[in-house]
Amino acid sequence: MSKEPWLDDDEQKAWRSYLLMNRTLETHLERHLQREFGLSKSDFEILVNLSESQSGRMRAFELSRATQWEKSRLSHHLSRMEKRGLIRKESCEARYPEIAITEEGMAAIKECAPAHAARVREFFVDVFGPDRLAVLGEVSDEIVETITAHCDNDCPPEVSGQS
Amino acid sequence: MSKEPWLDDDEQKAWRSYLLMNRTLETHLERHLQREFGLSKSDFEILVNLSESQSGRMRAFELSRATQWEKSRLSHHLSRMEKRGLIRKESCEARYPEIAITEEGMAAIKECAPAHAARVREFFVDVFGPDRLAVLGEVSDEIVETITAHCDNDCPPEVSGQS
DNA sequence: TCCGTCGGGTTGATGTGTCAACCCGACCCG
DNA sequence: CGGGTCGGGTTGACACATCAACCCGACGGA
Repeated sequence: MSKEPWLDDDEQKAWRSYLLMNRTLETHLERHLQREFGLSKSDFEILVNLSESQSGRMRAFELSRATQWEKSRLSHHLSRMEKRGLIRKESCEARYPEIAITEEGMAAIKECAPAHAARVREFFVDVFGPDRLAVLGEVSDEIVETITAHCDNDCPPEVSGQS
Repeated sequence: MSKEPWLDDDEQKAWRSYLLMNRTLETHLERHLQREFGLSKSDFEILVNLSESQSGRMRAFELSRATQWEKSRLSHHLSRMEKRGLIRKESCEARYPEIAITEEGMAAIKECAPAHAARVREFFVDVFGPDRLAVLGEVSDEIVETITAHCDNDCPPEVSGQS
């Protein structure tokens, strides 16, 4: 609370280890996804969400909620993915178009998912082991709660003072 | 080894919690750095490294090793930072220029570092607490080792076959 | 009815990261 | 001397993320 802002040596060391691990892992996973299947992490995320909805189609704002992306990022990325044939924007009769995964998109994710899962297992899950992994899961949830509670919705949407 | 590649429910849950935590934390930290001080995470990283070297000057490839960035990313980013007056490329008599932090760059990092450290403490260090944090540090190091051992230097540098 | 504003979505400009190609001096081997 | 090739560094093209601005239909007063 009233502590100094600075981190002591142990804290600093753990924090930096974490940062390095993070970067190393992300880089590694993304590289392989890209090199072996031509998919970026972002592509993968979208395709996972679409393929997990049994209809294979979602509204853009659902995807936005699911991925936590900003709407403009999503819009741009969906356009690119449509150009590449991974998804389709279907202007159904309702007001807004639905985003549907294509055959090609489905094939892509079905092909790369096992390899991706295997890497996550090898380099993350198995190194943690069940006990430490469970702890990490808990702490992660706590951190997310802490942050979202802190700036409940006053960080993102430009809060200048009240009223 | 011979296990299924897939993650079971607990593993999946922990992994996704971790991913979410990660994104939330990164976004939060970076947003504040950007909004309050006009620095990106990348700017910050460079300035931290430069300011921690007592001479305030480093060769580009030292920075590259310290940050783990690809050289072209570094080159691009240093150019942009120079344009903004945060650093200077000094063509000394030696073969390659040295990267020096400017007064302005020094002022910027001195100003934002305490706030940044305070956030890391509040949302990460203090939520973990000393014990869990120590564990995380250990696991992180193990993961980095595992990955770097796995593709010792055969992932990055395009190894087609041996010799 | 008119106006404000809100939610879902697109667009364009700009900043950032990645990849591949290149430059150049140093070094090695022939 | 002539040619590899290696390390440090730059460049250009392209993919991607972010921000602010905008479009438009729906809703809610007054």
